[in-house]
Order: sequence, then C-alpha cells, then structure tokens
Amino acid sequence: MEMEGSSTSSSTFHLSSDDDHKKWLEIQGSLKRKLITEDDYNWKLRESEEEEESSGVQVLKYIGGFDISFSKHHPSVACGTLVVLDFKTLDVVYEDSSIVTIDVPYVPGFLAFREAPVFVQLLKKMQDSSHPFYPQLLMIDGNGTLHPRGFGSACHLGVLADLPTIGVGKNLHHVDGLTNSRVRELLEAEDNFNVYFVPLVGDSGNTLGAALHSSKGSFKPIFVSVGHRVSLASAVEVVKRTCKYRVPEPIRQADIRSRDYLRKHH
DNA sequence: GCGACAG
DNA sequence: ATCTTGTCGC
Repeated sequence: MEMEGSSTSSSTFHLSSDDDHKKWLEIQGSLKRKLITEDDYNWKLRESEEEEESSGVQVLKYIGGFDISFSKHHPSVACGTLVVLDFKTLDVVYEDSSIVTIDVPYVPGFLAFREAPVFVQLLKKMQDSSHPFYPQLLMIDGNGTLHPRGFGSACHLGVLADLPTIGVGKNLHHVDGLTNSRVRELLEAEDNFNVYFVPLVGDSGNTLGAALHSSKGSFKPIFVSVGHRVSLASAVEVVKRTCKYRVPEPIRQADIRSRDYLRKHH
C-alpha cells in the first residue's frame, strides 16, 4: 500500500517528524543571522605581543570545553560536562557535570539540538554566579562552519552563549564534496613542507575549516572549524596550543570527566 | 537505487 | 555516541 502526502520519512527509529526538521532548519537559519566568523573579542592570544595594559586588552586565560557522554544501556541518559582550563598551563580550574535525559534523536546536521539544553544549563550556572573562571572562549566537540548549511553545533552553541567558540571534530563530516581521501591527499602533500594543517576548501570554493595533525603520534587528523566570533586562523592557533594529545585538552578533559561522572552517578 | 552521514 | 582486550612501542 502507498503512503499519501509528503510525510514519508519513515525510518523505524526516526523519532522526529518532517515538521520538526522544518523547525530545526528555520531555527538554524534564524540563529545563523547572528553568526560572526571573524575575530571578535577583547583579549589576545599571546602575552608579550604588545604592552597595552591600559587599553583594556587582556590575555586569553580561561578556555572552556564542553562534551556529553551517553549511558550504555539507557541511550537517553547522558552527562553533560563543562570544564574550564588555564590556557597557559592547561590545568583544569573548573568542572561541572549534570546528568540529564536527552530524547532528541541524533540527526546528522542537527547535533546542536541534542546538546544545547545541557550546555545552556551548565553555562548559565556560571554566568548567574558571576564565576571568576567564566570562559573567554569555548571549544565544542563538533563542527562549526564545516557543516551542510555552515552552521554546526559549535556555531549554534556559540551564538546561544554569545561567546567565541571553536568546533573540533574527530571525524570528517562529508560535506561540499569533501572526502576522507581528499583530505588525506592534501595533508600528505603539505606534510612534506613541514606544515601539518590544510584548509578544507569544498567544491563551492569556500573554506569550511581545516584538517590538522595535532600531535606527532597520530596520523589521523582532527577537523577544526570556526564556531562563532573567531577566525579560522585563530581557531587553528588556539587548537594547536592546547593539544597535548590528538584531541585538544579542553575537549579531552570534558570527555574524560563526563564519562567518569556518568559511570559514578549511574 | 546506493552509499555517506559531526556526536 | 557506544560496543571492547590485548598489544606493540617509547
């Protein structure tokens, strides 16, 4: 028998309707109007660039990381963790976790809708208490502009928080003609010149992000893209400087601690 | 039609 | 995301 009408996106486990997708698309489009893809902050990356203590310019000191882990047997039970690290020492100076229920399904291209509620909750807690370690910049375990509509979770969360954000993916989101093999070729070519990151230019000609070999031990690259209020060049620099291992510390610590917290409290 | 598809 | 042990190497 035939299904009439247009609502035929019938995967058995597809919890969201076509209407939900339309709403999601509208929300992404709406939030994207506020997106800033250039450096827009009042601090600087390096301590000794200039001597301008009087101009209100500060140094980047508190950098946040956010991640979510899910329960093994209860897929809707999750733990969101927000950490803040000292940018210079990479010590964790703040940590907060929260067990939550997440029933929003994971749909490629709409990751932010799963993560936003916990993220906002954790960040608001710091904001409301005027916490001295409130992050100046956040790293998100997902893509920013490296996204089908140029608005991945790092952009989404960045706009919600009105904070500079950087997107970091461990796997390539195939978009705009970008493939793993293509990325591999680009990296291998550049590695010969002692450059370990390459811009990711899609078929459209746009630069969606960068692939980079973050630590010497890993052949597998990570994917950095602009989230909000940060240029790609700055994003890459920050990521490089926070990588003790393949995954930059803010995200790695958030990942480790969220999984840890979930194991203990569930 | 088939494969791909961040976390 | 999660399922999963050992193992090779510095």
